[in-house]
Amino acid sequence: MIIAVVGPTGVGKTKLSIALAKKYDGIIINCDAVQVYKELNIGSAKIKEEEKEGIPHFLLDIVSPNEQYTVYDYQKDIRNIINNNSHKNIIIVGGTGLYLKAGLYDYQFSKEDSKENFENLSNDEIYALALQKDANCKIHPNNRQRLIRFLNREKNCTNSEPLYDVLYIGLTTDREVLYQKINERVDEMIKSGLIEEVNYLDQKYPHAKILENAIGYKEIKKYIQKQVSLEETINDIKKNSRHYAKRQYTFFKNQLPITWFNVDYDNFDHTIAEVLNYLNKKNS
RNA sequence: GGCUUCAUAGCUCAGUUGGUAGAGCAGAGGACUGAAAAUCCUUGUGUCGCUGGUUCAAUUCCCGCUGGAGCCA
Repeated sequence: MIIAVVGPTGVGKTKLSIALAKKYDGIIINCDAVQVYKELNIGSAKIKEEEKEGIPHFLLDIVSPNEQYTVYDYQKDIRNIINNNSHKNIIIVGGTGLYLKAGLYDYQFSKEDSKENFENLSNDEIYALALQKDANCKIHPNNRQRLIRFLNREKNCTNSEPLYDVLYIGLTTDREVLYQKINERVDEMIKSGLIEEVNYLDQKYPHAKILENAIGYKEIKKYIQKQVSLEETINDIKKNSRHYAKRQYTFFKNQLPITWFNVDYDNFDHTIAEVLNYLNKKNS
């Protein structure tokens, strides 16, 4: 059995994943694009060793912050793990929708891609090239990053059939409650030493891209360079986390066949029981 | 107490030489095949502080009131 626990940041996925792994004697595979990096602990809300309760975790802490890890790598890695553990119950947990879909659906990445970055071309010129390549290209002219990717891609695959039989469990709550949870969690991270973590990593890996992309890290890097006040920094982290949560909802709602469960924060056991009840019915 | 100034979208503020108004941010929705915690798109009706006056017409001009800021006593 493969279960995927998804949902926006800060909703409680980690907690549920442990409960399910214990119940089904399963293994856990991380599906979070930042938690694959070693040493990014506080800001990525990574599970602590003592919270794992002895359950094997995969794809967590697997690359150094100054390495580049992409969907392409993730797809290979997760398929290997799934195939090597086919007799076990697998719980995939994380908020990176694309990683999930690329791993579990028949997304195809070719190896011989070029890496032209079209530095000297304007957005419009790049867009024109994309239209030359495929008149039906639907990427927006302003979306430079994705246009460049499109031009470097050998072939364009549009089909996306599932490769595995997966039960998708989505955790959700009222938007207002979620945003409050996110805000509180950011405050907690700061108290737990996020600034120190970023400071340390920034010195150790001054050119690490992940530190410029990951929420919580990029804002504090700016703060360390004294471009902004601490208050503004914290508000930015909260705001970016909220925006991220919203994008996650959009992806999950529209890209994956998810069964959603409302989280009961006063009694999380209720939530666990509801999910288990659903899984039992599905498996009987 | 006197004078000046401000009051417009959830927030910060434009603006209307008088014909009932628009940006940024926030919020909401969406796209997604090698940066995905990334990248990009769509979306703005609100007693224009309250009361009265002038006017065909007032958020805009004038009197007063309320609240904020500043200056002088």
